[in-house]
Amino acid sequence: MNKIFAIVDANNFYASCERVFNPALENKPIIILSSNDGCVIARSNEAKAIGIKMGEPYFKLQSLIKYHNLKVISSNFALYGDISRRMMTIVEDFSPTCEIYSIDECFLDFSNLTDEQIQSQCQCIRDRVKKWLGLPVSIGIGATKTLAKLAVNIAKKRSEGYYHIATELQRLEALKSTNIEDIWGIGASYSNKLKAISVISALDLANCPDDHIKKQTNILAVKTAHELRGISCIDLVEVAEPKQSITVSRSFGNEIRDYQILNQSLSFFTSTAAEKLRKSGQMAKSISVFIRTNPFSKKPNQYGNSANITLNYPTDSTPILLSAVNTALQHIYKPDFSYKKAGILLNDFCLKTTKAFDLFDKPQLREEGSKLMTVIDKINHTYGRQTVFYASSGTAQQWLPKSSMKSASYTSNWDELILAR
DNA sequence: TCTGGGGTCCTAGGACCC
DNA sequence: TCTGGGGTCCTAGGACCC
Repeated sequence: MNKIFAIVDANNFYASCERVFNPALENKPIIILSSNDGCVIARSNEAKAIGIKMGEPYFKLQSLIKYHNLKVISSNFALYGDISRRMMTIVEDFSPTCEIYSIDECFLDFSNLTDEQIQSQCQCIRDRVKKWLGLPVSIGIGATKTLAKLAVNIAKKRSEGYYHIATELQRLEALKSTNIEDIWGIGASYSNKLKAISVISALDLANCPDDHIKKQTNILAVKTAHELRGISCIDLVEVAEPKQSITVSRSFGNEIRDYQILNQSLSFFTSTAAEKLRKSGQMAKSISVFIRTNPFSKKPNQYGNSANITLNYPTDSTPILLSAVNTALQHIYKPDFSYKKAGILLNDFCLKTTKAFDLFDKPQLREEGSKLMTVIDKINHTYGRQTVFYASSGTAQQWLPKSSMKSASYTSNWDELILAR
């Protein structure tokens, strides 16, 4: 039996999440801004039609916003994450295997279904997600993941909301109508390099000899070409591999010169990262800290630096990581600059169950520390994030990113439940 | 004035060893 | 005058995704 992949993809996901709780936004052009209200990360169809590009800086859009009466919203990731989990729970019921690929996309295995069954599954998924969650989704189906991704782009332009590349003719039509830069896995750089050797469409890429593709790009683009030909190279990943790194970083609302405030922001990032690390059941042996001034500033003398600390033994303990971060910051901080962004990166992971400690390890202390972390995580999980926090994170949070147009935490905070009058 | 955050993978080149 | 070659490992940088 040949494989059949489906991808379920929410339409304009963040914009649609906002509309679920604010129906007045239906049919209106809306854009969602990144952290710090920096640039556009999601657009409704109406905003796309106006010509607003993905990643466009917000400050450059002021006149367009006024002219078209665009609704601007700061991103609310707690809300989107929650809606995402609900969407995946619904979709998972429709396939024995399911790979959550991103916040708004999920691959399913449709391998043993007939055409009729595929059609009815697609209608059912779309209806149920719309009815239970208020979210519009599109579905693409094909013999490979890459073809399914091509199909979902076609689906979004059709009223049925799904499309199956089922026949050879449909495959060739889909490839012909897809530009090289719109293929999953081919970004701006590779598409430019491929255009230079007259590979313009997905069909051109599928017809291009592997060694030509490899010469312009790398082995991954060769795999993509195989997938376009209908040869499946990328399998469903049912169980996600454990993470290899965890980053927490932010651009600050205002530039920061003060060491204490910078350190407070980094303490906050470290606590957040450590919590994620414990949740994944892993420990880190290495932590990096980076700080930098505003890279867009015209002023001379910009500065950015990072420092990496290798710990004596792997840990998931917040205080141990905080102490390393403090040391690292002292190495790279220079008082003559104002900093725009900072972050930390945990690396070099091993599973918590692995016992590889050094000679000077004190298992009893480690055990007590671990209990403390468990209690803190439990309190924060039950009573809300930051109910208990480290003093080094401070209370003023003068570094917080801008987020002036954020919607409420409709699904995760009792005080912000939506009111029905 | 104002430009995101969080991941993964591949590759070239340097360090090191024999 | 004239100074090897090949393997492995690591890392930084670049590419991709959403």
